[in-house]
Amino acid sequence: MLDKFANYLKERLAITDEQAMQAVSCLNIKKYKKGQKVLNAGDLRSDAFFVNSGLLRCFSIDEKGKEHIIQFAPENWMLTERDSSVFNMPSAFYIDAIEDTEVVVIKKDFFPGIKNIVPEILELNILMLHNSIRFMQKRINMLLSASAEERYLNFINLYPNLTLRVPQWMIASYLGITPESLSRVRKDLANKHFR
Amino acid sequence: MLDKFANYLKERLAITDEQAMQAVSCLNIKKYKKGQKVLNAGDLRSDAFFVNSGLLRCFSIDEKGKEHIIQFAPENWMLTERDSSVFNMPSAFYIDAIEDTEVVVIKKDFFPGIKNIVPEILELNILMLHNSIRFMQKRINMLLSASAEERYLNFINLYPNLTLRVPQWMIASYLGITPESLSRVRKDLANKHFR
DNA sequence: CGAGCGCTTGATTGAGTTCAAAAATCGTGG
DNA sequence: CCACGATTTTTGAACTCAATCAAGCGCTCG
Repeated sequence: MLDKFANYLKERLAITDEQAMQAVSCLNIKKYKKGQKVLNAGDLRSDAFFVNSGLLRCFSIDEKGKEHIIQFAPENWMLTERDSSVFNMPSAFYIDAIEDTEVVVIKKDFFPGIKNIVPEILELNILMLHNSIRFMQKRINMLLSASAEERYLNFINLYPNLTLRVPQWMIASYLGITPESLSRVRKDLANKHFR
Repeated sequence: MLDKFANYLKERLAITDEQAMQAVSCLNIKKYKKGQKVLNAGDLRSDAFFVNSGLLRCFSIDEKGKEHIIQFAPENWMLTERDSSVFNMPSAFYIDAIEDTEVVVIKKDFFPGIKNIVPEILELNILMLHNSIRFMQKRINMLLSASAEERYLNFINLYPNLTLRVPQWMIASYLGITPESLSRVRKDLANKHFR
């Protein structure tokens, strides 16, 4: 099942099937059951993940035991914990599987290593990183400026398909509000629509 | 005054003085007065900035006219508005100068262009982008989990020198609280230290 | 020197949290 | 396939942290 990642590359780079297959040939697949831990805070691990199918989440746990979701990663997304995989430090965050999930494990030396086969991949990588930053800046802007309701409306616009798959309390955790508050926000929105 | 950026590159890459000077030779310097606009939301502009001296800020303005600071950029920092400079879209944010500031203007084609002179620069760029993401994730985590006081304490630890240079109301805007609240937080902290 | 801006302080308000408990939904084993 | 326990969502009531509104002070800079 490396095809998906090969396709992902082919869609974004002007390369042949052969190049794509050669590029991904050294990679491994890994499967996680719903609820299974992928990475623990404090771990030292050098892999990034491309999600073939399923759904991962990256989150922190604060002193009071509350979880805070940094990022969701559904199929065709990359998920990387930078502290451990780029900077060789203990991971700041946890990663686990929200659904049964299949990932391509991308080792630290993958991108440098295949630049001989597919030189353009470095620039693709740069573009994807810029894109991540762009989205995270928008999220920061949301967290700085928006009310609970605005955050939720923004979320369902941006991730309509996640809204159905992710339990509400996790969406609340991603938005920085309590599950109770999100429940009330949804109730209010429902009322507004019936007048 | 391109030396600073040349030094910046030399500190991070195993290159000669000559290579560094050659790399930066095509770049231009620009100066901004305190308070001057560098980029308006909605602008289409392809440059990134390396700050030689002074201090820039990147911010949004919401429907109620309130400013929200996405990022500060003091000397030796890069500041890039990605919508406009990477994705050719109207800028989502404003940039202006908090102090008199001198920047190196880095055109869109700079990094691709000099990869012939200094091939390692692409990988440096990737590393810096990962680092940005890392910091932004930590910030998101703060905004999701921390009280006004915790945010402020975190800020003065992370940016001790900015604490003195940036007006308080801007720090408040960066932290996602009102100037009044920050004033009270500081008062409380001062009291705690005198017992 | 005075107008404007930034910071402080006080009083009040309000959005969202907390705590508690009921209702709904999910999943798993018999 | 149903039943039961666990988890998730909803609802209610009290509370709290930070926002808002308003006023006063002090500094700077034109």
